[in-house]
Amino acid sequence: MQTPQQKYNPKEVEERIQKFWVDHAIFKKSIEQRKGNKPFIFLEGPPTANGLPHPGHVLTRVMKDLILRYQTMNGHYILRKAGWDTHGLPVEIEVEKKLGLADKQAIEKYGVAKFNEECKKSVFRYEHAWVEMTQRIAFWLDMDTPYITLKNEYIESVWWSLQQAWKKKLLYRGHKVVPYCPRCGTALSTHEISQGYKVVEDPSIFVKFKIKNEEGYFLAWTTTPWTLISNVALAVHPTEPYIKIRSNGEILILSEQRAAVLLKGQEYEILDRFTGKELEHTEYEPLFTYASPEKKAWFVVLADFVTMEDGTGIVHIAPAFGEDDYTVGRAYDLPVVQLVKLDGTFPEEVTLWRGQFVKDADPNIIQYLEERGLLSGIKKHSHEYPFCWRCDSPLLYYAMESWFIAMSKVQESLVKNNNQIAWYPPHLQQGRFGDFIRDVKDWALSRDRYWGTPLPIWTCSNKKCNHAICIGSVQELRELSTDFPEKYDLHKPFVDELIIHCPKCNQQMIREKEVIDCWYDSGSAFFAQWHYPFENTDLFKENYPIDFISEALDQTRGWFYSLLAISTFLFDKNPYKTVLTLGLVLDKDNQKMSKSKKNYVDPTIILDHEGADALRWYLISANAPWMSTRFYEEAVKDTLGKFLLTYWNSYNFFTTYAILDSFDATQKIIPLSKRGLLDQWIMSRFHHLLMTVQDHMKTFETHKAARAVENFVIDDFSNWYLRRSRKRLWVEEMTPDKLSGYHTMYEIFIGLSQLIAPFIPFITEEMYQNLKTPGMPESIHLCDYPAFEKNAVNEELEKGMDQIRALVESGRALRSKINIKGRHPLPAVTVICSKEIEKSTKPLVDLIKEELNVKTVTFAQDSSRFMIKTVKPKYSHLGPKYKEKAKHITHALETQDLHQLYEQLQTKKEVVLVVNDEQIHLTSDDFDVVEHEKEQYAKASIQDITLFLDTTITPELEAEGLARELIRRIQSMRKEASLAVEDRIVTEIGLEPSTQKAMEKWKEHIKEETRSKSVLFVQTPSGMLQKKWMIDDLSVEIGIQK
RNA sequence: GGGCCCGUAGCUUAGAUCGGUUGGAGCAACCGGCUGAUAACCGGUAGGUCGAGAGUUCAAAUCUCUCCGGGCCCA
Repeated sequence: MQTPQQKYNPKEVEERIQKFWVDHAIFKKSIEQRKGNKPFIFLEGPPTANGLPHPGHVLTRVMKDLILRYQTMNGHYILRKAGWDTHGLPVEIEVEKKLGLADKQAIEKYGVAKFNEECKKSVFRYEHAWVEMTQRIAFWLDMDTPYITLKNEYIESVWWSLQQAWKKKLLYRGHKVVPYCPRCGTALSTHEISQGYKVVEDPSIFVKFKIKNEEGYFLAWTTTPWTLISNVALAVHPTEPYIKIRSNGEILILSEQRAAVLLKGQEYEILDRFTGKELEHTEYEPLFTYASPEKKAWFVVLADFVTMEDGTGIVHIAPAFGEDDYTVGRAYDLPVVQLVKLDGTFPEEVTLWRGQFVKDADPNIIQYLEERGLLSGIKKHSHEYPFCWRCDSPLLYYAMESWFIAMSKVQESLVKNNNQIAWYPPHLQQGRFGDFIRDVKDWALSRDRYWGTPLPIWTCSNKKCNHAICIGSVQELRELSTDFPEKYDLHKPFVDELIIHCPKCNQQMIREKEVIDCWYDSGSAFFAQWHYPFENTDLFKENYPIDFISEALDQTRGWFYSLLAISTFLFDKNPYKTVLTLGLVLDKDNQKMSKSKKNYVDPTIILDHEGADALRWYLISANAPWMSTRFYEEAVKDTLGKFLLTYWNSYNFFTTYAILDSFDATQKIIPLSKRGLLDQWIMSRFHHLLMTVQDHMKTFETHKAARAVENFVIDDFSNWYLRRSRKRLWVEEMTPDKLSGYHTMYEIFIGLSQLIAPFIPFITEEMYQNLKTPGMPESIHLCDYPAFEKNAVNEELEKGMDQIRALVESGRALRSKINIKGRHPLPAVTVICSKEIEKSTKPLVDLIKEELNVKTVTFAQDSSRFMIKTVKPKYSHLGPKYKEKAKHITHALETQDLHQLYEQLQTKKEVVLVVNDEQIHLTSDDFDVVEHEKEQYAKASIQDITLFLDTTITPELEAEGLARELIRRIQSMRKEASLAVEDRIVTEIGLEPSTQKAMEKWKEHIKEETRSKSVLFVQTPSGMLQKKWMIDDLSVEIGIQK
């Protein structure tokens, strides 16, 4: 055992411990030593190393590590394979920026092979920062053999799963309406469009649609005239009222509510009135006949999304150009008329405006409608409209061809499997996630991009054959291709360049050009990390389903969903048993952190200043894991000061004295039952703590576990146990009590460090390394979790101590109240309590003596000398019994003398009140008895115990008080002279003769307490340090000499 | 626009499942004490329209509804 540093230096300690772990391969050993034990299966949600880690990532990694270390110490075998998510649009965008490529055409021109090569490099651009962060916060993760979604093996597994979907007829080609940039020729993801919204002023027009075979028009409203060319239906709200009116000689149908707004101040005659439902299937004449759809079109449909906020309550429907439109279109089996080319211009068949960019054609279309008398009004309308963040072109909503996985077909299985999962917090299961699952939409799988897992679908180029296949392995692909090389990379463009022959007609096949959604990649991790089913089938089977995953709340519909979706259609099984959803990390003001807002806190700064343990402890203890947590340095600093330093200083205190006394933890171990009550008490508290922590960890209430530990360390251990143990450690010789204290402290430090090693792995390791004895595991992280022992718990002792502490507390408050300082000894306290309580507290009365600085403590049962009894009405009783009268009864009782009521209840057994001329009979059941002290006594009381202080100060006690004053001042001088605890001094004290006489008796005591070789009373004290002091009215000069 | 979560003292929070006497703690503040016990300790003081409003009830931080604010997800 060595004396630790006085000041805790987190950075120094953590770097040293880190090195120790690496040098001794502790992480590896922690896994291997559990081999053969019951596994705890974990799956790492792969981050993308394409950006720097964020405080939110720190939280997820800390929480994962906490749970995994906890489960490891509880004996489980845990593989901790790291993973990297490597595909996707963000990577492409980074590379586009770097290479200065403006759009997809530029990428094609640059060369897909070279482009993807750059993507591959870019993916690990910040890997170093991730690895460093992961190590610094001590997230033990096997980063040497991670799964990586860009690897051929991983892609092959993903292909296999897609082939399963294909075989189950779940893969199909359909349409998806997406925001599309006609200039860049690309669809934009939602996060891309969210940065490009602008408020613009567009023409909004009121268009008349002639009702078929009937006089009159439907009046519809639109801000995108160019979509009218592709109109196929009009939508009304099913339950809102609509009216047919005559206005300016025209017959129009529109929403009643909107008519009131739009035609305000105008005269119109109401001809008829109906609900939207009644209009369903009414046909109208198309505005344009450029399209001749195969399916039935141009009639009224019903849709809930029709709003009464603006427009006419009648919405024109063009399924190719709006998501809502598309959905309604599917419901009514409407044709998808798409009279806009991919470059944003009208095609040949739109003869009037062919070649014009659709937005530019708006004025021409408006003019044309006006000329035909189909326009009833034009207004300017300002609204938010998305623009391309890259080129600033207005985006068009556009129905793009896309491949889908028919999740709607397995909806019931999804719900069933979701119900097997233990969600933390539970509300997500049926709430956000459950709602999503119940209303599941087909998964739009394909992306018309470059850097991703290629869609393994090939279609025969022979239009007559049109045979399509889904490849499920490299082997299959090799067999079908004529030119399959030795070395290959399954990305684009390799797969597109392979020459594949149709198994049916032997013509060449062409791959569908898209790549897949990268959420599918990460959602495949549970099997693809093992390259299942091509290898490791047993590893896969052993590790599925997964016991535990944990990510932040934003993954609910991301990774948590994609895992469940894939696992459901592949195996019809829930992929994970437990999911811990973490809250988001916000800034000091509860705002989302972002670099642009400049409220971003760099975790490395905190790691440098306060250290990983403080950071971890803060994140774990601040809040329930699923609640959002504010993150700022000051908060971590508080944690460091409040908890970690208290813990460290307690350790420092213990080791300092233990070394001084050459304490040997392996020698003369005293059984717990033979130790002092204080020792037995702290052990009992500690074992209670073990139980509490384990209970909270089971439900992931890590903040409650951490707070229980804090309370134990700060309150029970440091502020009470160690403080109360100080005296016995100061004794020179090794008394049994002192030895018993050392053993107890030692055991607590070892046990406590083990208990919180999963929370704060560095500082606990530091202590463990210093305290461990031969034969103990090499690292604290190779230890078993401390086990709760029922024998160690002594409920009665704990209760007694609670009472003692409460007594001491109120005794001190009492002293403060009656203004008699703690250093003045008082002659006596009397403790009034039952025999039973006396039995449990009597062994601990010395604590009262010392803490309250009194000479004697006596027990008595009768408090009547000191006490006065009163009653307090039981409102919980009176309320139900007297209902509305209770208020008046309460009121009446307020004016009564409560002591007299008590007396009355004792003698007459009832109290009669007159309330509103009615007699109310109350019995002792309606009251609680409350005790108060008589004011003339200095009294403190807790529950069943009362304590009375005798406040007489005798001359002897006065002298003793002075002795304490002197000791305190000599001690502070020792400190000032920077003397070591064990240094001996010569003390000279200059006092007035009369005081000096009174002090003679205390000379020995002063000598002992101040580690003085001798204490002399002299006229003028000398020494290396001399000081004049005022003690109340008394002037004293003291000199000390080493 | 829809769904979900959250809102208690300057800050961090307990209490909400199951309504019941005066809503507990810690940090910070202030006053006092103590100190070979540390960024410590002890006593006290002040600080709360429990986000707002309404409802149910003898009784609401707690149950219900509406609204406000913050956040997330989806449009």
